[in-house]
Amino acid sequence: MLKYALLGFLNYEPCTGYDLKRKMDASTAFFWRAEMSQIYMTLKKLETDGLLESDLYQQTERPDRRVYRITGTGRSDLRSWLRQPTTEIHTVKDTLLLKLFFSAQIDRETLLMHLRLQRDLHTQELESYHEMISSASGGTVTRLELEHDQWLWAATQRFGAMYQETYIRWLDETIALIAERF
Amino acid sequence: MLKYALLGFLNYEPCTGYDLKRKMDASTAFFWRAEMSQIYMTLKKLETDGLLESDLYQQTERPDRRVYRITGTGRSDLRSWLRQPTTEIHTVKDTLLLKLFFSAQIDRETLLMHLRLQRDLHTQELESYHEMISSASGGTVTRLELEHDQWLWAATQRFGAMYQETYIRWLDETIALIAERF
DNA sequence: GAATACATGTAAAATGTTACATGATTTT
DNA sequence: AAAATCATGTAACATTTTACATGTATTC
Repeated sequence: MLKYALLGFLNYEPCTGYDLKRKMDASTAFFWRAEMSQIYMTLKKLETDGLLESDLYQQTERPDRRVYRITGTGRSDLRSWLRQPTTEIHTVKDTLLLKLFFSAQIDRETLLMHLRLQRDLHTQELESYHEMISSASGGTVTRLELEHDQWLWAATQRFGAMYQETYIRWLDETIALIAERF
Repeated sequence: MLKYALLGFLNYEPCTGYDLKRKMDASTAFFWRAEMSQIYMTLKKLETDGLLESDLYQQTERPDRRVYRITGTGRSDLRSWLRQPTTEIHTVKDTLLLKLFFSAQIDRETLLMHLRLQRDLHTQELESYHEMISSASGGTVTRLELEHDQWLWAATQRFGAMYQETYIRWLDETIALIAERF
């Protein structure tokens, strides 16, 4: 699926692996992230499969850059994926919830500490979303300033914020209940 | 991490791989699920590592059952994991959001169709949570009727419901906005 | 007659993470 | 002096999914 994230970005403009990592971290990170190494491997595979092509640009002061661009085949693969409806619900894998589920034997104070830590982490995350939203009008997101693109991008941001708010609300309720009645 | 889900259940009572799959589907499925094949492989590995032991019970009319039970080492491994705070936020990987992010070139009607399908799926999911909550007092969840266990179990259920409600709310808002202004 | 429940597994492929390796330039 | 930015990759490992393989008994 990382495949389509990469094709999606390359559909706007040619990029290096490094560029793609930065773009993902600055935009899709809430709902799709990947490590550098995985990005480089996937790009190579997509080139082998004929969905991408690349050129190597030599640099003297920095390491050489390999710039990938999408091919016609890549474009039509992306477009057919975009047209296909998503028939499954995304699968959540949440360590905190798993831990909480089995935490009956853990003492109340430790449990509360764990939940408060998560509250901090989610609050930080929410703040970073707000920062991204306000800095979005800046220059980082190079060619996403086209109408529809920006519009949909904002919709995914809204989801991220709503999700974090819900998580924090649930943590607050759960912390309060445990503090009172556990 | 599936490791701890399995140890967590086996900490209550010995089970077969098949039992564990059913238990997970009926309780942790919102935040942790696994395929049968993965469960069998992981159980085998945990036995090799000395965290579990098993006995084979022969049956005539059904396939033989391999019943796993947790060892002392397994118990202390589980407990030390439970005591450790969760220092990361769980990573979301959501295909719908990824697709939406790149859907500027897709026509409005197709987009709306995709979002409405997801709305149906999430509504179904939410309903299945409500059913689980009401059937929880029944006999399926064998020994989870202990006070604290049940309490924490309910907390994770509440999260599941809140999450689905938020998702549906976001879908409704996004559908409305696209229908009006896209 | 078909589907579901019971019951276990192997093999291959796909996906993802962590660690390692290199090395100049710029910022703190 | 240390850390971050730019820039690319390999190798090992861990995790997860999908497909295959088998076979009875019960329920719809």
